[in-house]
This record gives sequence, structure tokens and C-alpha cells, in this order.
Amino acid sequence: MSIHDSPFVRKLGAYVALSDPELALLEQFHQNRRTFVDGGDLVYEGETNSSAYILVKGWVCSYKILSDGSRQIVGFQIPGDLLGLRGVLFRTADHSIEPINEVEASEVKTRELLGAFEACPRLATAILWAVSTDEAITVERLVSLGRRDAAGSIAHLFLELGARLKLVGLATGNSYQCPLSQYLLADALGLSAVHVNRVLRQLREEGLMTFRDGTVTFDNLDELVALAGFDKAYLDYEGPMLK
Amino acid sequence: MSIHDSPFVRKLGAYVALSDPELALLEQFHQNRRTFVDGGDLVYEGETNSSAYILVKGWVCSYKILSDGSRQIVGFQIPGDLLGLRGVLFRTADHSIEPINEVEASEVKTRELLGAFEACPRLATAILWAVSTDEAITVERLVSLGRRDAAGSIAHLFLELGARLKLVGLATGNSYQCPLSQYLLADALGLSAVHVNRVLRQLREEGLMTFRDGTVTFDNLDELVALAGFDKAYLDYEGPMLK
DNA sequence: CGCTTTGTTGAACGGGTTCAATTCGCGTGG
DNA sequence: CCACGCGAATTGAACCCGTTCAACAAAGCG
Repeated sequence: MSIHDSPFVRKLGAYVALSDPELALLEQFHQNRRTFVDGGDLVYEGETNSSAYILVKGWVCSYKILSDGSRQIVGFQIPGDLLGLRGVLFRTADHSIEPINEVEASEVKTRELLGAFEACPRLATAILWAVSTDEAITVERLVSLGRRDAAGSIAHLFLELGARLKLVGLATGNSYQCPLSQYLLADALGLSAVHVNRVLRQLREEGLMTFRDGTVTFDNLDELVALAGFDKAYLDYEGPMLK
Repeated sequence: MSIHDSPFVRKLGAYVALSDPELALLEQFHQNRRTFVDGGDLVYEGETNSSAYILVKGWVCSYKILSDGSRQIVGFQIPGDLLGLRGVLFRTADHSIEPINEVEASEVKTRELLGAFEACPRLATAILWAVSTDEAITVERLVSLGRRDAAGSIAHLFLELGARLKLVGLATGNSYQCPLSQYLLADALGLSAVHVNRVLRQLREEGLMTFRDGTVTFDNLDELVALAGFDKAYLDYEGPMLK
């Protein structure tokens, strides 16, 4: 399997044209493959000198635990995403990262990553683009928490995940496999699991979308997009922007 | 006035040791100084080929308008912050940027910025660090919207702003000047202005903090920090990390 | 086969919204 | 100098979206 098959490498290449030495460095990043399952987090909040990971297979979520014991999920990551970068850049991880299903990820240690930035600063430029996409996603989630109601917020999240999965070739048409539980959704949406359940039923009964047995189906895409105020522009990229 | 006096340059230098050519490029960035007042946004959502700005004086907010007319403020920026980077990287701005008081900012045009990334990729590395700090701030705001109650959320925002102002030398001790209206606070916190007003009164009457006539005062810092679950670690940086 | 996790539904409660009215400071024009 | 208008702050009362508590069903698993 070639390095070019990695969704992560293809993503970076879409932002910045990559030279051979840069591709070689990225190949290095993929050497240390690890597997994670339920129970063992990839990164723990507060951990120092945590590694970054390139997610190859499966889903993870990034989250924070509050002093009252409640939890806020900051985002979900899917194959091709880079995890735990802030933990490397700032020496201490400001959030935990938990596998949602069976996960395979390439570990990139602090020294490797910073060394790569020294050797090929253009790589850092490409990663700047990737991080900016992540930030756009985080901002949309923030808007959902602040100003969208529960139905709009849920619809927006499923539309976002669908669009992101399509970009890495893991979804086609109007449905996709989704390993999230209603509890995970609740912690991501700032809602209770009970209410997530009710709103999912409502969306299903209104013929907008169905989430059942790990499968999301968009039954009426146009109305769902209108309800969520969803505009996929923030996820798309066309490149390379830097030759 | 030397280029080293710019809070923005000092911040980047704290992440990555900057060479003379890199400092010269940053000096270029400061050539095109502009002034903004109430009514004219620096960047409009949907605008193509918008510029980036280095904020020199005054405060701005980044926001999005939803289809129902409501607004979500994504963040506040203060002197030393870089604005509108995503609008440059992705050709289209995904949010608007509005001046809150009288603002001075150095405009950095798309070509300048991308040209600088070509010429000095280490600059992009430094900006990657800056963007990651911004993302950490956005994530904390997301946590507030999702899981903190109104009082905790308000307290957290004021503590965050105080800590950020201290880092650029615009606050000392237990108080600072704050140009935000209760309407701006409401749009940032996902609350109504009415409720912001009530919670501010409650915080004042409980002796925790006072926000009046444009001045924030922390009357009981310890209890306020506890109420907000505030940990300033995500704002601090010690560098340079890359020599 | 019992135990745990996830999903489902009902009923009562509550934090925050909405609507509405009042006050206060301040700039502007007559 | 004062009347007027306007944005921001303030407060009360009714309402509602989402929470909490509680019970039960269904599925997976040792």
C-alpha cells in the first residue's frame, strides 16, 4: 500500500503540494501503528509529552470532564484526521481522546513531529491548513451549542459527519454507518441522552432522517439542511493552494 | 517604535525563535495600518479574498448570523491577535469580524501572507502555534456553551479575558477595562441579554465580581475560579519551543 | 442465564426565554 | 438650554425547551 492511499496524506497534499522528502517524512509518521479499544484512551487530559496520532481506522472523540463530573465532547474524529496536536505543541494535553469503536492509529511522538517541522517547515504549513479546517468545524459546533435548538443541532451534526465521511470515501449517497450512542451524542450536543432520544424520534416521525442500529439515513435531505442551517462550504477544500 | 514592541511579534517569538528575514517580513505586515469604528466590519461572512489583520488597538468580535436572524459570537479578539486567517486560507470568510470599540489593525493581504509562507515556512510554523492557542480558547468557550450554567459561563469568560489581557500587558491586578455590552455578552454566551443582566447582578450581590461602567473587578477571585472551573493553563505559553 | 449497556417513554421540575415596561445617560437639533 | 430620541441597563411575570427522576424493554455478553 502506497503512502498516497492514506487519507491524511491526501488531505495535506490538497492544501500544499508535497515534495519527495516531505512525503518520506509522512511515511515515517505511519510506522508506529497502534490499536485501541473501549477503555483505554489515546490521550488523557493533563498528560505531559503525549503523542499525536494519525487516525487510520475507526472513530474517536475528544472531550473534557468538568469539576461536577459532567462531560463535554469537543468533537468526533474520523480516519484521516490528526489527533492530539495541541498536546504536542503545548507539552500538556488540554483534553482526552477516547476510542469509540475499534481504532487503528499511527503514533507520532513529540520529537518526530517537532523534528519534522524543523526539517520541512512546509509540512507545518500544510498542517496549519488542516488545523484551520478543524477549527472551522469546532466553530460550527460552537454555533450549534449556542444558538441552534436541539433538533437543528442534531441535524447539523449528522450532516457534518456525513459530509466529512464522504470526503474520505467512507460514505456515499444518503446514508452512512455511525458508531455513536445516544449518550455520546448527548455529551457532544450539550443535551441529555433522554432528550436526544426524543428528538431522534421526532426527526424520524417527521420523515427527515433516521438513526437506527448504527445507520444514519437522510430521508429528506433538503428539509434537513434547512432545519439545521447547514452549509457544507466550511468542510470543502480545493487545492493545492500553495505550490 | 521597534517591531519587537508588537504583541503579535512577541507572541510568535515565544513559540518559534525568529530570524532576521522573518522579522523583516513581519515588519512588512505592519505597514498597512487601518482604523475601524462601529458600523463597518473588518471581514464579512461569505466575502471572497478577504484580508487578514493583526489587531493593534481595540477589541473585535468574530460572529456568525443564523438563518433565523439570531447571532452567535465565536470569540473576542484583543491586541496582538491575528484575525481572519481562515478567510485567507480558504478564500472565503466563514464568519464576520466586527469592531467593538475604536480599532486599529494592520491589514495583511492574501498574497502577502501566502507569499510569506513560501519565503519563510517557519513563519507558518509559528502561526500554527498561535492558531492552536486560539483553538484551545474556542474549545473552552464550547465547553461553556455545552455544560456550564449561565453563572459559570459568564465567570469563565471574564476570567479568560482577564488572563489574556494580562499576557499582553493590558491588565494588572484584579480588574480591567472591558468594552463589551450585555448584548454582546449574550450573543457570545448563547444567552439572552435579560438573563445576562440578572446573572451579573447575582455575581455582584454574592461578592464574586462586578462589571459596571466598562470595568470588570474580581471581588473574590478564588470563589469565582471555582464557580467557573477555570484553569488558565490553556492560555499560557513558555517558549520558544522551536529554536 | 443474570448482568450491564443502550434505548425508550412518562411525569414533574427548573433554568433560561420572551414579552413588556421603566430608567438612565448621552448626543443632537431647535 | 431643553426636548427629543436612542441605545444600554434593569426588573417583573408568564411561558417553554430541555432536564431530572424513574421505570421498563431490548440487545449483547461472560
